[in-house]
Amino acid sequence: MSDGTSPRRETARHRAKADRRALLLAAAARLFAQSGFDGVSIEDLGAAAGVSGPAVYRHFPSKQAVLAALLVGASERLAAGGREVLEAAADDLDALRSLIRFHVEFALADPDVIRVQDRDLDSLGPADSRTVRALQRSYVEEWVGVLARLRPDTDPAELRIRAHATFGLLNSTPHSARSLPRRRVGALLEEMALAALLPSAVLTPSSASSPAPPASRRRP
Amino acid sequence: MSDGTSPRRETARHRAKADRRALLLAAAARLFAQSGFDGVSIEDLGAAAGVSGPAVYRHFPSKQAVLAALLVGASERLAAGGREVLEAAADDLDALRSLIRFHVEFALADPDVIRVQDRDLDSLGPADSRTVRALQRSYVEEWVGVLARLRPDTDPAELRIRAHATFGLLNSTPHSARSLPRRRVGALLEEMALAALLPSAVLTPSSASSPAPPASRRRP
DNA sequence: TCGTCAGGTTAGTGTTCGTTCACCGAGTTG
DNA sequence: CAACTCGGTGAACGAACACTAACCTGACGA
Repeated sequence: MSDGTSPRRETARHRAKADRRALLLAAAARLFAQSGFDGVSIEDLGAAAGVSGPAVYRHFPSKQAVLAALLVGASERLAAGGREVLEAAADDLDALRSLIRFHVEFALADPDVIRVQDRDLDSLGPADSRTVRALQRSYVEEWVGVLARLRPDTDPAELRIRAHATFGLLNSTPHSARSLPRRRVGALLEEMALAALLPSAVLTPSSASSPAPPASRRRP
Repeated sequence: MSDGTSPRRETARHRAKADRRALLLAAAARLFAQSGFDGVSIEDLGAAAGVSGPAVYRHFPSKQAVLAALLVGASERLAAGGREVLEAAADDLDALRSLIRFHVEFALADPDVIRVQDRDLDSLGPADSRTVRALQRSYVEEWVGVLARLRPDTDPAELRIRAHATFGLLNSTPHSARSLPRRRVGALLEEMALAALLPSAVLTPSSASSPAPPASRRRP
């Protein structure tokens, strides 16, 4: 079957439409983060993208659909990124470090989306809400899986709470002041997250890039 | 001058009014946490407290004022609690542990207020917003002060970010599932917060209740 | 006991806002 | 080049909702 989202021939109209759509989504991220979903009118949203009011309905069927596109997109990027990171990791400790680094990078690059995600998720319709929650769950389960192999004696329910708490820690980027350079904030958050997730005992024996012990390798 | 908030004589009417007001605030915490400030109508709010609609205006001058009472109250309890904890602490490490324990207790007891606080703070008017932010700032500065004495070589700006990140960690309670008993979740969060805030070196030398070294004591 | 008043009710009132309608002009297509 | 598609516009509609008005009633104070 043909893909309705990508036209057969590239024309100026299509490019313009795609650009406007992207502009709308970017404006939505900024405005929703600043004032909340209910605090932004369709008029505001259109104006921020250089058009006025009802033109938004040429790109999205409803205001909710704008939010849905934003949040489903973000959750998909997170879940996909998590999967890729896991496939590229050498061992479980490396996988955890990479997950943390990836998440920090995301949170620092897109603090607006982070904020919208945990403030306005309940403004989605039931179907979109289910989609986003499913993607989020699969992302969390990747973290929990890695943690479970690194700490096989720990109750998975506890690991799930640890993962959620770590997301809270890393997602503090929208709140924390811009008083330090991005790079340092990133390093700081990575260190805190690792310390919060693993007892220092797991770190110290082979903190360098020496090969990890077999018990810590991913199962085949 | 007389205090307008407390009547000279205790009568049934006064008790009834105070009860209704408390009921309204409790309902507001629950409803605002569930649906957001803009997602709750005055009608909903009144109904949840057993009255209908405009009766709310006999207790609060506006819908915003309900939110303000909720958030100012919470910030005051947090700031005051932090101050008390600091005064009772034996040394700086004990102070930090107590701050963490206090905050965890608050976050577990009132997850609704936590959620409202960081979702709907921007729905306050400018004056109330300033009040809440000032109280929050004083609370954060207590944390930063303790941390600065425990880690005198660390940039205060970094410590401030560490504190905010820790609040994000501890305030994850509204998101984390109720799959574990309160007590265990609390212990878990305390351990994570401490690990995230201090290098393990500071903990290991005197982790028991032995008297702290002079360098770690509060300055006179 | 009786006038007053606080706290409740129902019925507006004005506004904001999401969404739809009818129309227009330019880019695309056959 | 003619027909048409499509993204844009301003005007209008209808619902939701914060807040006000007018009125009622029972507890309180003298």
